[in-house]
This record gives sequence, structure tokens and C-alpha cells, in this order.
Amino acid sequence: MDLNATSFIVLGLLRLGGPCTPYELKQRVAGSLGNFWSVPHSRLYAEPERLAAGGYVSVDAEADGRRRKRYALTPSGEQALDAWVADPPAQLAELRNPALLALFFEAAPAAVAAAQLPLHEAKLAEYEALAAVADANVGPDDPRGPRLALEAGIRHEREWISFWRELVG
Amino acid sequence: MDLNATSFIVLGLLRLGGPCTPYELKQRVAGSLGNFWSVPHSRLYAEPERLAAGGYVSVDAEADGRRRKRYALTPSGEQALDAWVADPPAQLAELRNPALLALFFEAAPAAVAAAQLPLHEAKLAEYEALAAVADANVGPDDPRGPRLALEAGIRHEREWISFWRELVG
DNA sequence: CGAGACATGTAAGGGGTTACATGATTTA
DNA sequence: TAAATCATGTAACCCCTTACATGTCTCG
Repeated sequence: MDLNATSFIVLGLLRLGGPCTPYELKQRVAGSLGNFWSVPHSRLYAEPERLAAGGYVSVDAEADGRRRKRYALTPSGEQALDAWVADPPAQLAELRNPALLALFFEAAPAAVAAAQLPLHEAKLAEYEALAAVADANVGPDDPRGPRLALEAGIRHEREWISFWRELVG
Repeated sequence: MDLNATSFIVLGLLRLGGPCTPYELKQRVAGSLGNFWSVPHSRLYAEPERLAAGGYVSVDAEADGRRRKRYALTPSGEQALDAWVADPPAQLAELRNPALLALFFEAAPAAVAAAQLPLHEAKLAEYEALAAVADANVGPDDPRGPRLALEAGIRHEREWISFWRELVG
């Protein structure tokens, strides 16, 4: 079996926040990472199961009540995660932006821009609020990664806003 | 059957450049659109077939030689394309950038940046060359969409370069 | 005319999307 | 205690990815 982006999201979240259930994985994704890489909850139930089959996580199932399954990183999983982090992907990602696709095929620029602009403005405001909170409560050994990813998100939102604004006319 | 992004890419390319074979679709994608939304060639054989089943394109198969199939927009396909273009997607796209994902999970910023930076610089140079050619040969009734999409690509590349440059240390 | 590139597909498998479905808690 | 929401999954289907495979042209 081979590990993909979803796999590393699960492994990474397990390391970041400790052992948890799929539902809690969903919440962790929604909190931060989901802003730039969302994962449907059905995948967050299926993927840990797959990772368990490969020995990358262990399962601890409740015997009663909700019978939820709690997953935890195994040494093997931790090692796989370390290897991926140590050898980061060296390829370009595509924009794959549906609005841009429509624009490419001659959708009216002003119309696309008018639809996109408020969305990006709202997203930027949300990001900036997150950043403000993060910067106010930053501790000495807090992880830097999430804040850096947020920064990238902020910049791209600003870029989109600038781009669409020129097209609203 | 419902139409997805790939469908509109096929329909759009057929309108932009006229009837063609899957292989030529591949070339058209590679030329411009593929920079921000690539499609594997296997899809460019399968998708027109699907569209033909739905009546959105017509097929004209060669009887001999390579027996290639030439697809053309039908009025129904043209109408579907128009409808999509007239009602452009009003949703945000995610970044879904693998390098950013690694950064989020604490990959060494300088290492990720060092790997990403040359790729983005090369891409930007490529885009700027394309833009220069496009701007030099622009005609009065040339389509604007591709040039606008290219512009978006250029800005995002600049943004990425600026971002990663700050992290290379 | 042989080799390489160009051209044209097909097949298998997994992940993503979406919808369905039900159990457990909380709240009115 | 009924309703609403939270929580926890399952199932089906299609697209995407990757690899495989072969046919046709072109050029040395």
C-alpha cells in the first residue's frame, strides 16, 4: 500500500494533536488545514482504517456506547511521516480554479469577478482573524507550520482580490 | 449524465479551435490551459465518448488508416457550454498545494522553499514568455480569456516566489 | 527498411464525492 | 420525552491516475 496526501494528513494530525477518533479528525481538519486542503468526513473514517491495515496507526475500539474507534500513531507511522516531512514534495501544484477555467473560456470577466470578489474578501478576513489570534497567543515552542501555511493563504487571497478587483470594472 | 470540469474543457476547446481528435485535444490542453488545469490524455479519449453519448458532441470516425475519431460540438453542447459560461462557478477553490501541506506539518521551511523556488521561477519565466508572445500578436477579436488566465498564473507565481524566497533564509 | 517518435487507445485500481442511514446526546 | 443536533459510519458511482499495449508515420 502506498501513502498519499490524505494519509499524511491523518498521520500528521495524529501527531499534532495526539490519538483521536475520526470525528475529532474532522474537527481538526476544519480548524485549520481544511482551509486549503479539505477532506470529506467519509475519507476520515476510511483512511485511518487503511492506515491501520498497513500498520501505520493502531486502533483502540470502545466496547460500549458509541463504539468509536480511537486511532494512534505507531512507530512505523511516525517514521513514515518523518520521512515524508524530511523529503518534501518537489513539484508544482496546479491552480485548478473553476472560476479561472470559466474565465479562460470567455465567461464575462466582470461577472466572474463580481461573484469571486466577496468570497475572497470574506476568506481573507477570516484568515486575518485567525492570524491575529495565533500571533497574540504564540508560545515559544508552538509549531510554526500552521502559521506559515496560513500566511501563504493570506497572500494568495490578497492576490486574488487584487486580480478580480481589476476585472469588476 | 452531468457535466464536470473536464466536460467543459472538452466542449470549450472544441469551440475555441473547432472539431478535432482526442490527440489534438491533448495538444490544445498542453498549449495553454494545461498550465493551470491539466488533463491526462486517457481522459481526453474517454470524456468525448461520454459527451457523445449525451449528445453534446458528434463523432465522425475515419473509415481507414488511423481510424481516429473527430469530435465536434453539437448545438446541445454549445448550449451547455454557453449556460456554464453565463453562470460561472461562485465558489472558492482550495490551494491544495502539497508543498504547503508539508510545511504545515513542520517540514523544514528552508528545505521546502529551496525545492519550490526554482520550479516557480522557471514557471514564471515560461508564463512571461507566453505573455510576451501573446501581447505582440494580439488581434482585435482574439479571445481575451486565455490571456487573462495567464495573467492570473503570472501573479500567483510571483506570489509564490516572494513567499518561498522569504523562507529560504 | 529499421528505429524511433508520434499517435491512439484500453484496463485496473483507488480515492473522492455524494447520498443514505442510524445511533447517541442534548435541549426545549 | 420529542425533536433537533451531534456523531458515526456505509455504499455506490464516477473520475483520475497509472500503466500497458499496439498501430502508424517519418526519417536516416
